[in-house]
Amino acid sequence: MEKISFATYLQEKIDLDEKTIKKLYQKLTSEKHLKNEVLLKPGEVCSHAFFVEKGLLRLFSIDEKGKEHILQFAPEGWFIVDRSSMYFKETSQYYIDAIEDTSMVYINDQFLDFAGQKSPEFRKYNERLLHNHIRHLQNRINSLIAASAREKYQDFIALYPDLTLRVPQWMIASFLGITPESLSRVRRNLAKENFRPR
Amino acid sequence: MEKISFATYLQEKIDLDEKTIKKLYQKLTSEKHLKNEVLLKPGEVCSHAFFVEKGLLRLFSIDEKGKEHILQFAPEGWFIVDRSSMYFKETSQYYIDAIEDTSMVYINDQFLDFAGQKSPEFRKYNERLLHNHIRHLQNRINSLIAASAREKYQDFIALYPDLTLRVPQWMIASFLGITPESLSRVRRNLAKENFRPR
DNA sequence: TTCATTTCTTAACATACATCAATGCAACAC
DNA sequence: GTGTTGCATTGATGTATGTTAAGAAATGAA
Repeated sequence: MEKISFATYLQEKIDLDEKTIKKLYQKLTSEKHLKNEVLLKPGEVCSHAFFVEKGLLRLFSIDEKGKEHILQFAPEGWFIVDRSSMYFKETSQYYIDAIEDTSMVYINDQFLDFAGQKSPEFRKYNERLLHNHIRHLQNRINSLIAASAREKYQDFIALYPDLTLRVPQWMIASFLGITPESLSRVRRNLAKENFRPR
Repeated sequence: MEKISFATYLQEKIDLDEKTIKKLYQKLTSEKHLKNEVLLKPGEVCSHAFFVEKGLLRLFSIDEKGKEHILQFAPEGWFIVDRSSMYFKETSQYYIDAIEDTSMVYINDQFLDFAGQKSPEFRKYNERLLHNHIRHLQNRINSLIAASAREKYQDFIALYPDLTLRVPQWMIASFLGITPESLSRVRRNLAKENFRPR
């Protein structure tokens, strides 16, 4: 996957002039983290949103039995954050960590306020992101309560076609709320049905 | 349940002065709908958010097999809306209807713009509502991928203690993503375990 | 390379949940 | 009253998914 710089992203999505972008950029820090590094832990307040320029992050929880449950993946061009923790300044119940070596832009509250004041377009875009987030979450809930394991997997492929190749299957299973073994069976059945002898 | 007027609600939550509230109120219409009336159908753009003053609404989908899946309940003091349809002006995939006779306040885009301009407090509160919505959806997803039917039901009771009495069990099952029969068995087991002979 | 570790698959078995069908019960209409 | 309708419960049975365990394949480290 190719790197997506935050500056380019802002230009494309919000159509800001270079001067404004430079002004905003001075407030930002970009950092690299290695695979398996943890950026947020339960008990901490989520102080930053992360914009992924290159690499892959995930947001997940761990239950009493020690099992991981993945709420979101964030490949290039995505934001990841525990929004309610960041907004309400509550301690998070979730983890964020790096699935691959990842370079990301750190975005905090002050930046959002600052950028919102400097640029109404930025503020609007932020509002748009919020609504987009809600759309995703709502569709996901609908899939989780309405669909079989097989349909959930098909929904996943439709949503993140490239991730299928980048993340281990047990993580996809963890995202779907099923076991890796079940996912393996689902895949075998799909493959069987899609096989067409000549 | 007691009626919660939108005016009282605004006063409590946002601390607006009476003059501002009156100004806002002129733009609003309050309506009554009977049980089973449909307020939003798939294919329509969701043009209003509804604030429930008295009664109970629900947001749900119907799958290819004709089964209903409930995404949200809205009793007194709650908002209900397909936010992404309303914001992006896309046709909705969902239904909204009345589970009980309900009186509600209709809130549209123009009102939100207008109120946001007149009152920064209102704008901030609206932003807060968005984040609260995201928190709910995220926690729900975590429950759906991490918990058993029994735990999901317990989560439901903790979240909506009063609804347990007001809505038929098959709707709770539909909200949890399980069948009414399964829910009945979950309840029997819980009752069995909580019984303590003297 | 070699060895260890992780991931994926498969199978046998267990269990949770779904399906189908019947019953009882309360609310309501007539 | 009687019949109807909608809802909850129960049992018998089926199926999807979970669990456990093992081995194969891929990956990574030394």
